Amino acid sequence: MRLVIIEDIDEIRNGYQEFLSLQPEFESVDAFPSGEDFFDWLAKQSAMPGVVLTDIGLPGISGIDCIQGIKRISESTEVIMLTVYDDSDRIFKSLCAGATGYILKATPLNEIKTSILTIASGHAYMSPSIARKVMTFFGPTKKEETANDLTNKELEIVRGLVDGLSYKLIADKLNISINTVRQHIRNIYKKLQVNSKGEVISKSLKGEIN
Amino acid sequence: MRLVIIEDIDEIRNGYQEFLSLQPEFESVDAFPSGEDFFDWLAKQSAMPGVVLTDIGLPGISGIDCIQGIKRISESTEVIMLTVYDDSDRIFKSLCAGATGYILKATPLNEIKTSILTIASGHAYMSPSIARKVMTFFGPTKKEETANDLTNKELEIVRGLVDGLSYKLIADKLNISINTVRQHIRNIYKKLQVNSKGEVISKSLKGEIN
DNA sequence: GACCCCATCACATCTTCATGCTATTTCACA
DNA sequence: TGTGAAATAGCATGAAGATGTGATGGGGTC
Repeated sequence: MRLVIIEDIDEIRNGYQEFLSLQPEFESVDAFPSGEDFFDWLAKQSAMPGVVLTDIGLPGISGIDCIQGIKRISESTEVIMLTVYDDSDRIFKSLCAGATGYILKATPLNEIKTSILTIASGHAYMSPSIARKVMTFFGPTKKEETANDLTNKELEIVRGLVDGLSYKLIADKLNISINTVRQHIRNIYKKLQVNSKGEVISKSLKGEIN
Repeated sequence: MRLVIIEDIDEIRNGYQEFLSLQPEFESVDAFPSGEDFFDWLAKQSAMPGVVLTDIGLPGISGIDCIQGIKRISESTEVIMLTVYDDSDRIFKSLCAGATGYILKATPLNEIKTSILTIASGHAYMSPSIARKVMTFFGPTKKEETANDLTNKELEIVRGLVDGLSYKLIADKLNISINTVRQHIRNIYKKLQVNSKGEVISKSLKGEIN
């Protein structure tokens, strides 16, 4: 597995390269002080690296620009963002651009190694504080916002419909009569102002329910 | 570290509990067949478990409901979703509710152990296929990837279905016979491996068409 | 020209759904 | 203790959908 590091601060870059190139898991470890240097080098290569570890706050081409450039060339190359910041904005932009990992520079070297291997195997990996931010980004979404006034049973029925189940199957699943399912669906239709299964599924998947 | 498993299928639950309770890393491993049983038990406990592993498709209180209940009581308890499905909808809802991990039931036991330990240390952990879905959720939405082989006419029909139109209305809209609409829909069902309008709408809105 | 895919249409049959009406039980709350 | 909302259930009827079988014509390709 071939690894690339892009980091403008000499000490950090050299530290990483020294440590990581000693690891037997990595075939090669190339390091660059800027996105420009990296892409110049890349143009002369025949194969893409497996994982790119890049600083987010690079001078010139930013780390986020790097992700996009890399992803445009090779979808399968994984990108890990390295940063001293843990602000939501950069995290979100990085994820949007296609980064699969996000770790703080304060992270110990052997954990960084672990993160690289994890991500190379297709998993997502984030520093604890980052993971929390990402999760709370979608986070406990205040539901009062869109609040429909569907009851719990009605919501269960909606779930069944979204899963493509027939009245009969929903009835079996919830252990109630098919007539009761009908009754609930009638109420759902009235509350949502629709009159077909399809519309309920649409509304549900568009997030217009709850 | 105290662990809880919530899973309705006896064999799976027992398998997990047997394996995990043999691991020295876990102080205790309690297992329950339903969210109700878990919360009953929890009410009598003095401390929250560190990690809860829960099935997403539980009868009664769903796995997603469990997350919300748990998080309301204790923010620091991590929740891992266990599932046979890898559809975007459930993943997204789980993440919204506060789950930090998401693994498929097909995952080997020792990887499940790894995931628990990873998550206990505050990291996010997801099965490869899940991680990919989450990332591409924000991600650079390339459409060529998922390429179904629906024809243009078939796609027009799908759009009609998603809009909640009946066969008749679709026929009118596209200026073709209702029998033709039927024929197209038959072909769509075969290509998508489904057999109801609802499933087509689901797939379409989940981005699994095109 | 033979072949295949797409689009078009028909008809028959069985299942599922939508909707109108009615009714009982349970449970919270006033 | 009565009121109301929610969940339960039944029956009936017409509309919509799912599925099998079959057919015609236009565009490509080998």
